[in-house]
Amino acid sequence: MRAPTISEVAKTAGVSVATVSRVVNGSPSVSHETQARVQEAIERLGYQPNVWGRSLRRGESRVVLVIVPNVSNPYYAPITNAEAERRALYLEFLKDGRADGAILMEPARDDPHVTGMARHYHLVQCSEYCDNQAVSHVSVDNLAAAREVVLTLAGLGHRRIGFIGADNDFMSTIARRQGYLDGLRVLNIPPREDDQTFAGRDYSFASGVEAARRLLARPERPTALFCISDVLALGAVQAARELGLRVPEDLSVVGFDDVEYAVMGHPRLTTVRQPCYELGRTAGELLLTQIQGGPRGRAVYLPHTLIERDST
Amino acid sequence: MRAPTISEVAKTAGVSVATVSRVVNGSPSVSHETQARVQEAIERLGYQPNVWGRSLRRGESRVVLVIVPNVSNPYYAPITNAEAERRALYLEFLKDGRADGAILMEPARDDPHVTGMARHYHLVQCSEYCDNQAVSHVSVDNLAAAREVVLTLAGLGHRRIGFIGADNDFMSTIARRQGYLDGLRVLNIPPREDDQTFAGRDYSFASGVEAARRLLARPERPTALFCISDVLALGAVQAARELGLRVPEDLSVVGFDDVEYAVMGHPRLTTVRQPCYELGRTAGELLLTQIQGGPRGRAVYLPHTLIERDST
DNA sequence: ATGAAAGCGCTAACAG
DNA sequence: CTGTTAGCGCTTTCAT
Repeated sequence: MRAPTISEVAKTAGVSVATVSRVVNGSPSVSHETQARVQEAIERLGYQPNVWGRSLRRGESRVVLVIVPNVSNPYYAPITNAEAERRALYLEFLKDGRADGAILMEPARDDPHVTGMARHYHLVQCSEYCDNQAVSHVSVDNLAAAREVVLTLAGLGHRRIGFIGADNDFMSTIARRQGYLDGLRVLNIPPREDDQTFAGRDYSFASGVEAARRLLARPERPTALFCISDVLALGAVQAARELGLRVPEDLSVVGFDDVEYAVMGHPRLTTVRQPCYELGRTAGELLLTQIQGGPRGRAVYLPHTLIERDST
Repeated sequence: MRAPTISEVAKTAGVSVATVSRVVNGSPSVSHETQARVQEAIERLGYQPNVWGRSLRRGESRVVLVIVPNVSNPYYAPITNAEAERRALYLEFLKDGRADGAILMEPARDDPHVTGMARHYHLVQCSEYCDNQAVSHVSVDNLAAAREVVLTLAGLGHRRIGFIGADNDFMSTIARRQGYLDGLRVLNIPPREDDQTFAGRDYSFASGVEAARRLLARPERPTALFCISDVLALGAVQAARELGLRVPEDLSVVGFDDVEYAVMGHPRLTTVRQPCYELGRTAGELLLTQIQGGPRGRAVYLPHTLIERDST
């Protein structure tokens, strides 16, 4: 359970701690044979050098700060952008003690690596989450929100309501689609396969334009579109514009998230607002509670708000 | 120079390290008198407990991770949003050794706290920077970029070119204004006070709309507007729309930064693109070099690109 | 109320 | 090539 130390490795390999240290730091003055024996012990025990001991000794942290005024200013984003694949790397911080816990906003729905880590370390998921109850999470009720969108559109008189999802299996993507279908069911409207389509895995604007084009460039087209993200909705508006359709007169469009630029274009987007600050806060609270010995597999759902603007 | 340790404090106060530790951790079993003496020594020496020693001893890091798929996805921004005032807090990480250096994207142009810290720790500024050469920085040549915008607009036939700045004294704000004036000077166009205005300190969309309204709601108005950020430019487009002006037919608008949603609305924004990734990369390199003993007060300027789209 | 001392995990002389 | 050992700075018994 507890992380193995250098002396345990030393004992296992039958050498001194100094030798282990040499191997770990790639010193050339270690015989091939010893090197191999130590390496094996390291792997068997899953040893990782403790960063505090190392930093304390070396007098350096190997960490640099990047201080940004406001992450929500999109200018700063690409500068600090990290690739998604690095998630695993950052999770290693838990193993070597550089962090006591983690809040994951990564869309890890059925990632065994994550559920596995959740057994040994403190993990909380925010917005996206795994199916099972293995790891605590906070999010809005995506299904209910999507259903509400559909019912609201129906209240506006729409009977042909299209859907633009995304080509991924994130929990939010799945739940919003289910909510869409559920809304239609409540309304006794049979869902049409040809009124549903999927944008790229990354919710890009371009893929949203493309997806909407598929739905709208037909003589018989939906009169309303529910998109699972604001960026896709903006793409749909763009596609409508290209096809000479007016929003909202000829087509209603609804997004999801209420990102800041949902109101910076024309028309201003009708969308589902998530209580972002509260989501983050709650995730933090869940994590801290858990670190202090509290319960692990908790699920918290926070209320959303449908904000009607000019696009419907 | 080097951070004082607990034993230096102990010696100064004439007590044992154990007592200092007790004071630092608020143990009740310390006499008022000793407590005061230790406190004074702590302040005089500017002592801060070393986190490695503490973490090593206590076996906890007091750090939690927040792992986000992509900072440039605006949905995640408000969740992780930190208030600007916390900059000072994070800079403390340098003092107690939790970090070896820092990259600052904060707009600290003449902040004595920053220049002071730069003398003792490794600091690099990115995008925004101080006037003096005390701390290394990377950025684009804001002045040249702004001048290029003005000259390009003039090349399109404009003679009345307005300016929307911001109510702050960030280096970028100042330099872009200078570039604007310089461009007019080159063109032999006398600058008009009433064609220049300033949006809020925070570059908000709403303040951009308001600022543009001031410039445009006059019988005699500019035929082009240079805005020092894309959000302001989007606000200007909105104001133009409200006033029944078509962009670009009746009014050309140019922004700055080329944020991702500059192309997600209509018209797509003409703007100055900054080499964001390279800026970040270079800042990192400068910092690492400096940490390894390299030069301190370096200034690096990276090339920008004027991207002409539909708004001009 | 205070001090002495052990030890957290690691690296780097120094010896051999 | 390998082992012994002295700390890095801190907290925490255990004495006093």
